[in-house]
Amino acid sequence: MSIPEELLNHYGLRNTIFRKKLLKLFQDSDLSLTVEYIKDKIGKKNDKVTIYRALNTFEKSGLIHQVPDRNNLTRYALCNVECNSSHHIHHHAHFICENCDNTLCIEEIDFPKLKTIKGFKFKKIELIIKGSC
Amino acid sequence: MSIPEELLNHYGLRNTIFRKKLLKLFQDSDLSLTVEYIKDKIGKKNDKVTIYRALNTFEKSGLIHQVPDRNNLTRYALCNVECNSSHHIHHHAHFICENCDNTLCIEEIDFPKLKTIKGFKFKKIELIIKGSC
DNA sequence: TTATTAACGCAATTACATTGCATTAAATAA
DNA sequence: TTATTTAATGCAATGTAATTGCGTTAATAA
Repeated sequence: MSIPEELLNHYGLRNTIFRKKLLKLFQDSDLSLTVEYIKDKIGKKNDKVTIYRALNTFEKSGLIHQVPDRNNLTRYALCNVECNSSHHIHHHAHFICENCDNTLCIEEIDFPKLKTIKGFKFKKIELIIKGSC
Repeated sequence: MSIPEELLNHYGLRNTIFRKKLLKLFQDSDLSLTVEYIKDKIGKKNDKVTIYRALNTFEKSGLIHQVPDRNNLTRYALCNVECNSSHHIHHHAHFICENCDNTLCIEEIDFPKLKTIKGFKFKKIELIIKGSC
């Protein structure tokens, strides 16, 4: 895992103070983050609009990806593989805990090999597991 | 597939004109429905609040289930198996088409058998496939 | 038919997210 | 380093999905 500054450079993104803080937040947490959580941690100095825009930028670049949430909220987590704007695919399952309300990425799950179905072109598979931790 | 009136009785729900119309809408469509679509089809006589409340009631009872959507909207589809308020599990994949913006349930997919992971209790698996039809 | 209970309709409100625009900060060129 | 260009930020306003409260209306039970 690189330091925020290097990561931003690598992805061709501007090195603003806010973006470095935001990236560090993700690195410091194993879990996926909500805008609400980020707002709390970042403090009042930065507007929620800035958070939304940064998250969208990060996602498009391939730095973070959306993860499903128990309550249909939008959550984000760091991409662990090398993603970019054109290649942004994740082969891990997302586990949603119904007790602690968290979502986490589970790497150690074998993905199913899908048989082709005529008339459909499969591009991406998502596996969501609900349960308790 | 039963007629709306019988279905509502079977699930212990009141037989209102609106609910019968709503249920028929689902039966007449292979696809999953959005609130927007329902509003259009039902007409102006019924309020959107009524639609939301009916959908929630239907879902809790086990008549319909939520399906994922391309734009994080809420979509609903009829349950094809016998569901109820305590048993509400679906073993089919959801296919999201990135061209036509529809979501449909695909029955002919083998579900992966997940190995247990220590510390986690798996209750429900969802398989979401994105692509084009 | 009447009493009871749940569903409906309307208005208002909440929650999440986005847009426009002026200001500020970061990267690049001179 | 300073000037110029370009992108990010902050604020206010707006958009959209969904929910709540409450009086009225309709469905079921007595």
